[in-house]
Amino acid sequence: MNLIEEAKRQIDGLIRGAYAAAAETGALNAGAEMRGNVEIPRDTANGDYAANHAMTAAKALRAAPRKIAEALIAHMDLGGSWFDSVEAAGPGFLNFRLGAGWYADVLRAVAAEGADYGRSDAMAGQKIMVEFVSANPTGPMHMGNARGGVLGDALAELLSRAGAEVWREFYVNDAGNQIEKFASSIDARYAQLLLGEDAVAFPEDGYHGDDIRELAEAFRRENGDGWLEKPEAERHAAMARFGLDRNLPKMERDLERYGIRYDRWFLESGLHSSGFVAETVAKLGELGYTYEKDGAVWLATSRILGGKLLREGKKPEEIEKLGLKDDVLRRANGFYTYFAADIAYHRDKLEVRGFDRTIDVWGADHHGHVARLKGALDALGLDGEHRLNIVLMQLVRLMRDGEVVRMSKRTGKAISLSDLLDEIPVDAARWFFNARPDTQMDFDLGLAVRQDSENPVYYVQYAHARICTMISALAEEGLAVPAPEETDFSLLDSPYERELIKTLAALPEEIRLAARDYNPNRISGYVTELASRFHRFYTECRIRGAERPLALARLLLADCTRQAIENALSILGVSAPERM
RNA sequence: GCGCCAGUAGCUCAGCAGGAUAGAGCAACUGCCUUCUAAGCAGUAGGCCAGGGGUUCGAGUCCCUUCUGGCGUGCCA
Repeated sequence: MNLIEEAKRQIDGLIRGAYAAAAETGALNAGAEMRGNVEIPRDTANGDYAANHAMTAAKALRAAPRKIAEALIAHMDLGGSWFDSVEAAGPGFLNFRLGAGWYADVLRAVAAEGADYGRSDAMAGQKIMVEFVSANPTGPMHMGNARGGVLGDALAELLSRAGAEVWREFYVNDAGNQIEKFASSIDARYAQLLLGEDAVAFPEDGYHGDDIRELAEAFRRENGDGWLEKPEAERHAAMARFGLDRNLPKMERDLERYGIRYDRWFLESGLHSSGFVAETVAKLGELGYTYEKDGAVWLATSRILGGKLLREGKKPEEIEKLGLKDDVLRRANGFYTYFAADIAYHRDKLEVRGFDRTIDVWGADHHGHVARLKGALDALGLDGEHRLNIVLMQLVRLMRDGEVVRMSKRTGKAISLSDLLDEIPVDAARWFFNARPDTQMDFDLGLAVRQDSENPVYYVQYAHARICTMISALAEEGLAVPAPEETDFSLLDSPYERELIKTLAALPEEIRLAARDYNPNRISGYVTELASRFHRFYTECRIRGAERPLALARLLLADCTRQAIENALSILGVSAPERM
């Protein structure tokens, strides 16, 4: 249950009721609409909730905000509400103070919902795909993939807790140009093994990583020395197959180790072999959005996007300045581009499989692709503008001892995701990469390795462990966590207890907002705050030695906190240890 | 050139659809363990929210502009 949202709604109702009463007695002019925001003030001196209705209504009522606030209060009946008092303050805020009943209801809700506390139906009925990582299967995953994995997984979990039906997918680029590059790279290393390093030139744009050498060696070990005799096409097909069969399970294992599992690994090659890419390009043609030039098939991207901008009110000369370009869908050599396959893939998501939305987590270096993919989907009548949501994450810059480590796959010097997990705990990595996607980040490996008590993740985990050991220690002394109906919640009336309970109440709302904003980072901030409130409560409000009814009420509060920390951490994929 | 993202304490970052005196962690300094885990708590110090205009009762938050940084602008993916 979202007790913050409901409290706000209640306040809104109280104010509207008060206005109706005030208008009736003539204390305020009639006919205005009472609307405003209800917020939680930073400083509780300004109440537990503050409403600005009197200020926003000032103009319509032709009265001073402060006067309106006072008239509203004079006509307000708090009976039956969660609130004990209301007062006018500052420029005309209405400040409400919660009564004991609300605090009790929060703890009852947490206790009743347990591991489900925080879930809501805010996004019920929505079928959403989250596609993330989707790294090229031609080599090890890098830091950008590490970040994308964390963000995508946390985002998916968040949407699920907000009530959406969520599907996690990894799009495997097992077709196209880079697979050919992959094969010819293995081929060149294979030939070098047989003929010597110097006898065979390595392709300029090939993959230079050591993993390619290893694949070539393994291929030779398993398939023998005779492959140079075979036709190149056959050789390359076998080598690509071999490489993918080795790389994909490894990626799956690495991600699994990271706590990430997918509902499906979707193969790009299937879109080609089924003819869906060709059919999609043909459909765009029927709709009049393609043309042929220089032997290639082009999508009229500039016309699609330009038309849209024009409808949005942009001036032709401004659009002209953007220098919009068309895109090739099918190359002169007959192969479809990655872009064509991507359009087909997203058509499959939205049209064939019927997802209401797809959220793609991409590296920021792909941002140039966003508008044209949305445009292509618009052209197909799939409303890409709203149904395709792209979360762009700025790339991670890997540092070591203050120096930038290049991540290029081609140099082969990149630190892979599995290397990273060898060096730092999964919990720390997941916490760290959960930062806002739109900020660039420097990941200093030396610092990360050293992360101990400096890392906030330990601060939060410690709070959880502290509660767990405390509960078991007290249980041995005959103080077990009580049932809510046996608990006198009104005893929890210190500021420490009440602040903690208010923070507990915020979890469903935090999840709703984090899901709305696609910002899992919000949850890290929340759970840090929760841990902080708990540590303070722990210090100030002892359980052992308190009167038994108070001790029991505090114990229940501690247990509810444990549950909320666990629920929040599980969204992030961070463990909640019972001891540290 | 054009486009996208960012610029908040020494460092890493929060700042919730514009709200009251801009926050947290780390680093620095000062206190607090005979009592449920000190991986903790309390306190001190640290800021022209990059600069300049604007919108309004009110701007770190919205608009315009300048500066700085990252990225993009392929018949690559």
